[in-house]
Amino acid sequence: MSTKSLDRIETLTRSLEVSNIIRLKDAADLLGVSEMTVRRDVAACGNIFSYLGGYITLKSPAAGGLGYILDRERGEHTDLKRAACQVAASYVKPGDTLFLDCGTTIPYLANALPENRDITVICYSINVAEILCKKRGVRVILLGGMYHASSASFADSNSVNTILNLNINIAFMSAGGVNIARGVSCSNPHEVDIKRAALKTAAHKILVVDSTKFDVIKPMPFAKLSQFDMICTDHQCTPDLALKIECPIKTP
Amino acid sequence: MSTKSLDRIETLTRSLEVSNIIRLKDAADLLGVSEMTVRRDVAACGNIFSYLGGYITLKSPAAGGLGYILDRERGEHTDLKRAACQVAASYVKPGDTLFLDCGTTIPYLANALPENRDITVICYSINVAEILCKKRGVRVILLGGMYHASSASFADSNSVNTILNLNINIAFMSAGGVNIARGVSCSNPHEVDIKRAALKTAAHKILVVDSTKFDVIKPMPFAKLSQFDMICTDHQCTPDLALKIECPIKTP
DNA sequence: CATATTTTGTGAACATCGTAACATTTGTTG
DNA sequence: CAACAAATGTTACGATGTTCACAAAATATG
Repeated sequence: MSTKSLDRIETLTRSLEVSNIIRLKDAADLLGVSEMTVRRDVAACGNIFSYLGGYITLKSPAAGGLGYILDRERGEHTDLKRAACQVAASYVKPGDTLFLDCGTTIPYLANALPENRDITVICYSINVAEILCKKRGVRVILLGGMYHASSASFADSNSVNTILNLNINIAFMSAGGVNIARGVSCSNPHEVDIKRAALKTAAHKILVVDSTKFDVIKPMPFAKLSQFDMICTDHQCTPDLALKIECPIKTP
Repeated sequence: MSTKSLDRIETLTRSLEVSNIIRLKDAADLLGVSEMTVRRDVAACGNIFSYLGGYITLKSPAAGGLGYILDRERGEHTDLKRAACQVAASYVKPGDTLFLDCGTTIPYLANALPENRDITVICYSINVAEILCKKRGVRVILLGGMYHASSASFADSNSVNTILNLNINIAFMSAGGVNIARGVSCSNPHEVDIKRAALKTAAHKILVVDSTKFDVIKPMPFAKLSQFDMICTDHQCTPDLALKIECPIKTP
C-alpha cells in the first residue's frame, strides 16, 4: 500500500471521526481522486471502514451504531438466511411442537413464527430464546446447561434425555456445511449430541441453510442428507446443485 | 395509519431486532407488499427507522438486553434497583460461584458483575442470561425448562436437583415483598422451589431488594428474613425500618 | 534510461435507487 | 349498493451505485 493511499485513508478516517458517515462521491471530492480509487481504498481497509449503499462509515464501535450494524450485514448473508427461514416457517402448522437449532440462521425462523397459534418450541440457544420469549402465545422450552459463546447455546448432560422424552413434530436444523459426500456438518462439538437427539426423535426433519453452505465441509459431521425430509434454502440455490442433492429442496 | 400498516411496522421492527439491517427489497418480500409501500411505511415512521442508500435500520439499536429492560421498566424505581444491585455486586469476589434470582431487579446486578474474574453464575431467567452471556470471561449456567412470561424465567422439575448438586458461593435473591411477620415473598408459584433450593445449598444468602419492597406482602412466601446473611438495598431505606429488621442491612 | 510494477482513472454495461404521477384495490360510510 | 377516501401497486425515467476491463499515469527497479 502506497504512501498516498495511506494518506488518503488517514484523511478519510479523520473526516469520518467528525461526520460519522460520508457519501462515496463526497469522499472522492474530499480526497481529490476518483470514486473508483476511494472504492479501492475502502475495500483494502475492510477492517477500518464499512461500505454500504454508497456510504462510508468507520467500523470502530466508538463511531457509533451504524458502522457496527453495517459490518454485521456484510459477510453474513442475512437476506439469504431470512429468505430460507421464510420458506421453512411456511411448514409450521397450529398446534405444532418444534425444535429450533442454534446458529445465526435460525433466529430468523424464530422471528417468522406466528403468534397465538398454540405452538410449542424447544430451543437451546440464547439467540433463539430471546426472540421466542417475546412472542405472545408461544410455549417455549429452553434446554439449559453451560453456555458456549461460540454458538450462543447451552449444553448439559441432561439435554439429550430431555429431547428424547419430548414429542417433536418438526425439527428445524441449521448447519455450517452441506456436502453430498460428507453430509451435514457444523463447527462446534457440543452441538452434535443435541442435534442428533433432535433428529432421532422428531417426526419431520427440515434442514434450513442458505445457499452459501452448499459444498462446504465443517469439522463436526452430525447427519446424512438422507435423514432430512427437505431442505429450505434461498433462491440463489443453483439448479444443478439442486439436482445433485438427494433430498427435496424448497426455495422462495 | 391503518392496522395493516401498523402490522407491517411491527413485523419489520421485529425483523430488524434480529438482523439490524435489511434491504428495502428484502423488506418488501418479507412483508409481502411493494417496495413503494415499504418506503411509505418507513417514511411515516421516521422516528423508528433510518433509511439510507437502500437499507433500513432501527434508529435505536438498543432492543436487546438491559436496554430493553430499562425501556419497559421505566419509572419503576430503576434508580433504586440499580443502587441496591451495586451494593450487592461489591460482595462478589474473583472465583465465586453465584446464583442470580429472576425478576426486574437482578438484571442490574448481572450488569454490574465484573468481566474476566473467573466468576461462575447460575441463573434461570432470560433477562439475566441475556446480560451475562454477553460478558466476557463469565461462565454462565442457565437452568432450562418451560418459560414463564410473568417472571421471564424458566422452570423444570430437574432444576431443583441441579441446583442442589452445585456448590454455590453466594445466592443473590430478589423478592416482591419483605415483611417482618410474613417474611420474604414473591408473586409466582413456579419460582418458589428454585428459590428455596438455592437458599438451601448456598453458602451465603443475600437479599437484593429496593426499599419500596419493605412492608409489602406477596402471595407466595419462600423464606424467612433470618435465613439471609444480609439485605442489600438503596439509600431510601428509612432508619426505623432498618432497626425493625433482624438482619444486617447494607445501603450505598 | 528502459522496463516492470503498481496505482489510478475512464468509460461502458448493468443493476438499483428515488420520485412522481397515475392506476388499482381496499375499506368505509351513508 | 354507490360513492368516496385511503391505501397500495404500477410504471416510467432520471439519478446513482456496482462492477469490469482496460488505458493511462506514477513509481520502483535494475
